Amino acid sequence: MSTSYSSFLAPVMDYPANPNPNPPLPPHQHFHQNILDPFPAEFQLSDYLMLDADILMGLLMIPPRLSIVWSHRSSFKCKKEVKKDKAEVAHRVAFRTKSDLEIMDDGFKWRKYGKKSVKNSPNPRNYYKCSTGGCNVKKRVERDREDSRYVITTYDGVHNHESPCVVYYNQMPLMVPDGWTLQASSFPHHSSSSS
DNA sequence: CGGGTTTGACCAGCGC
DNA sequence: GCGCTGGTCAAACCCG
Repeated sequence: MSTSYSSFLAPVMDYPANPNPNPPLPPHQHFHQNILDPFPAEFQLSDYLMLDADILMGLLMIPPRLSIVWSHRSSFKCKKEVKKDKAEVAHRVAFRTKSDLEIMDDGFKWRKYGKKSVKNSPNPRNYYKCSTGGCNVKKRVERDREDSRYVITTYDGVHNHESPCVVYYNQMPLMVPDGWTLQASSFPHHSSSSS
């Protein structure tokens, strides 16, 4: 299995601040926004969704809809990766959050199943699985090796259920650009060099 | 007692 | 083939 990825989505831009910045907000008042603008050609795999929030209460649900919910001010970049070489396409979203907290409540319930020290990083990487039965979503959490003030969270997979504590906005318009598909070959640059 | 965490062992992929 | 590395397993442990 190759470790290369094709990445897309990733509009590198700033989004408006949460109009209701004082936490905690009840779920129905969370500010939310789709981040489905065309990605720039210069987007790099190393880019992360960067969320300048002290505490992230985010919900990532992809595809077909990527909805980000948070209860603090925001300014972020994001990326989405699609693994090309698996029988079933894995959906991966990684983002970097400036936070003192290792564990941030994203609305889902997670069970830790592993911890591993990573090469060239003083910080361990923690592995979590979604606790909901039948849901195979995983996430990895580690502190940024270059700036330990940031936590890098990587989600693998798509939840097959709704968040137990965050309202899911089914009425949100679906605005999927051509690049936002599961077809890795549709991404014209930064394609995998493997396989 | 049930569910979550810890942690060493194990396994697979990759490069040399 | 071998060693390194990242990811997962599972038994032991912890805690409410």
